[in-house]
Amino acid sequence: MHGGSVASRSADTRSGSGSSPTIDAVSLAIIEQLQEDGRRPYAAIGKAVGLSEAAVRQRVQKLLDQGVMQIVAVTDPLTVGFRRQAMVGVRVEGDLDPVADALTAMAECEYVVMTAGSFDLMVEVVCEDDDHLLEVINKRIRALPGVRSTESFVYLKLKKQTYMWGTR
Amino acid sequence: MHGGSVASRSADTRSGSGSSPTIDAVSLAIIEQLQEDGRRPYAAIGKAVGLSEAAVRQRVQKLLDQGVMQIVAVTDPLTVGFRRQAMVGVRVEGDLDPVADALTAMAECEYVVMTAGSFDLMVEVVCEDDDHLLEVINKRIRALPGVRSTESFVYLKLKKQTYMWGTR
DNA sequence: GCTGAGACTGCTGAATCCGCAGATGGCATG
DNA sequence: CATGCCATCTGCGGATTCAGCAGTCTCAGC
Repeated sequence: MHGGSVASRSADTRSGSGSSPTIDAVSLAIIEQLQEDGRRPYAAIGKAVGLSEAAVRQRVQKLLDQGVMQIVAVTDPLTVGFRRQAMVGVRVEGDLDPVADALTAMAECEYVVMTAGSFDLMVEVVCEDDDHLLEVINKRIRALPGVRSTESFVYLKLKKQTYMWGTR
Repeated sequence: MHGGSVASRSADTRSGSGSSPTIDAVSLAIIEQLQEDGRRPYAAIGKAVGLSEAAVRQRVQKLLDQGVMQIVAVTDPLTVGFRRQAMVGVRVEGDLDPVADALTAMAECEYVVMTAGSFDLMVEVVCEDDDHLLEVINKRIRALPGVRSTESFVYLKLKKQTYMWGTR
């Protein structure tokens, strides 16, 4: 018989979150495997999700190309040393997009998200030291047109950092 | 000649961020490589940082064992579908640690950090849907002893997510 | 019913991973 | 100052894994 095509086609009835790529259940299972270990061999993943090694490789490549996932090393910058980190809440007047795009363009901003609540944007900033952090927040972020106010939360200690939403 | 021992020993004068593992410049360079591509072959990394393939492998293994870094697939849960996500700021009275530990123990909390500012803790929560999110915030987090108040920021759109502090 | 696109399998050669000596330098001890 | 121990690096060979390429099958559209 043919194999996995049954699962790959029949299962994508759900997952309709609204936006683009449409991930089916098998790809989700592959992502879960790679959330546990980003270097897990394709053959092992294939065995776990019921697919051939080549099929897993094709799917992973596609997920990477589409930007649905990325396989990377993550660290706690504070542990790695000599760096200041902060979460910055930003209040904006008018359109959010230009401000969000400007923040996205800054190398020091590792994480930019639009939110509902008393902040319009939340930004995680990674800096070399206090001077650098001050400059980014005070001179660069607060200077952006449309930014009404900001509030900073300097990181003291990272307690948890996982990517395991798949496995639970 | 012997090789990398010069760099590996002589360089760890800095990086004294305070805590334990002490990462030298070569390991930092390895991490940078893996931040760009978590599946990059050891030989390629070795060529980039000036080490043999076996040495890179040993160092990577050690960094993983020590918990300094992890190699994983990361996604935008909102893109992957059917999930609600929020940043929650938490105000605590008394000792932070027990509260932080309790949050860390929750599967829905992917990211827990102690901060200075008007919140004592910032927590990123990933949930299945609105009901789930409500339950986690209202019934579980706010019910923890020591939690004085919380403020939630529901994610509308993730604009940027990188792990490239090394490369800039 | 035919055709094109998409996805999976199986295969083969090349590249990569993995474990294991052996060697070298730093460091503490005598 | 000599010696032994520990940590790290190198080099190598075998097993595993990766990467590309037909060929097959299903589904959707005409």
